Amino acid sequence: MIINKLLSNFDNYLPLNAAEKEDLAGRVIERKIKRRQFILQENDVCKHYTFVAEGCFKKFQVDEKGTEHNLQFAAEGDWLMEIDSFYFEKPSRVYIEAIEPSVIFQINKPNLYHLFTNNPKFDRNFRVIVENRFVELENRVLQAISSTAEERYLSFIKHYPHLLSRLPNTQIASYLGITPEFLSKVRKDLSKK
Amino acid sequence: MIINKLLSNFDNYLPLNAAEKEDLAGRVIERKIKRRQFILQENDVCKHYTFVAEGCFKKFQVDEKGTEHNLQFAAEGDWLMEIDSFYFEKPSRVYIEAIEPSVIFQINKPNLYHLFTNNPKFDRNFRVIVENRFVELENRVLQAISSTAEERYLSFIKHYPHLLSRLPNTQIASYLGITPEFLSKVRKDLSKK
DNA sequence: AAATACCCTTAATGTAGCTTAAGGGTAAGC
DNA sequence: GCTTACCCTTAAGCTACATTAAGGGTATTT
Repeated sequence: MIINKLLSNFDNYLPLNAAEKEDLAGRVIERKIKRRQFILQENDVCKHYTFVAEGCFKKFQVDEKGTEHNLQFAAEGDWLMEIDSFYFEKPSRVYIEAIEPSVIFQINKPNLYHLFTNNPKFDRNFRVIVENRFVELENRVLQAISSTAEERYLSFIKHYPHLLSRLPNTQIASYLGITPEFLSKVRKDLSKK
Repeated sequence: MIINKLLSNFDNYLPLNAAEKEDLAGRVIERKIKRRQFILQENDVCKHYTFVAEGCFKKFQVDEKGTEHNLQFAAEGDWLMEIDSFYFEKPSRVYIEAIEPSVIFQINKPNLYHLFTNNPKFDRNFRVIVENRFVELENRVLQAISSTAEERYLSFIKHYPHLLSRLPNTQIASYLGITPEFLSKVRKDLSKK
């Protein structure tokens, strides 16, 4: 059963017992998403936390020139949310789009708050999920202000080896904040070393 | 009383009643910090959430060349924490240093968890504090991968006007990820427009 | 099987931002 | 009130990265 990918995801934090698993399973909805399908578009309000059970997504913003800038990739076992829009019910400034055919589980705010309120274990678990993403973001800010494109690419390879073969380099370049042409040069230079 | 700056800070979220204020006041410690004094150093474990009542701090990382990279400024009314070190009890990779003589309130993990557990209002309030910082970080990542130094400087001026006059440009340049010399050029170019 | 849409690479040229060096200004500490 | 340390600016030369253009390769769609 694919929902076990969600339920056992919490084994990384405080594992759930049978009753808790049942509670959570009853509060999420399963969706199959096609390649290129969006689960969040600009100006919509983000209504769910999303868990990726299968497949891969990109979260990105589009600038006034129409260029996409990737903020995050999320594959199996990762969580996706647009915090600003979800909690403050503001229109989203980002898109979330499937890069591969995917299966996700989504939980809405009333159900999430029910879990927070009625069981401290869920509260703690979801807190850790946000904290982990927080740490990732701080690292990325640091890299952005202190590292070269080559260093950022090497760091990407190291931290996301499972994504390397699944993403076109154009998407990785967008994530790193460089052009595909320059990424191509970086890769060439690295291969010579 | 200076502690009111802390207690009334929650008026921005879910305001505290008298009993809650008393509870919180009993769980924080007040500290006076001198200019240039550190409240967190690399390799120490971060033991507290810190609220800045007066003064100003910078949180930064030092690279292998010894160059500082500013991740955050925090002035009156701001919260400071090193999430990775605080929650996972890992050695910190950042420093937090006072830029001005300051007064802070600090809460340790047992007391914070007590508040989380015994009163959902604290839980919600501290969640929002982290979420706000989270949103700030995502914006900064986006800017880093999609904007020029001039655009980032203009955004800094817009979002942190109260910090502009208090910070030397060297510190702002470090925050923006550029050299002080180049910031000087950016400012000159802007003044011509 | 053909057609279309991506995708990757290379190379020439242009620009944003860094480095080094230097001079003068201003605030902090004694 | 002096001194020292830091800070801001300018400018010349350099490097990292962007832009434009072009050709060939590989999926996906029809």
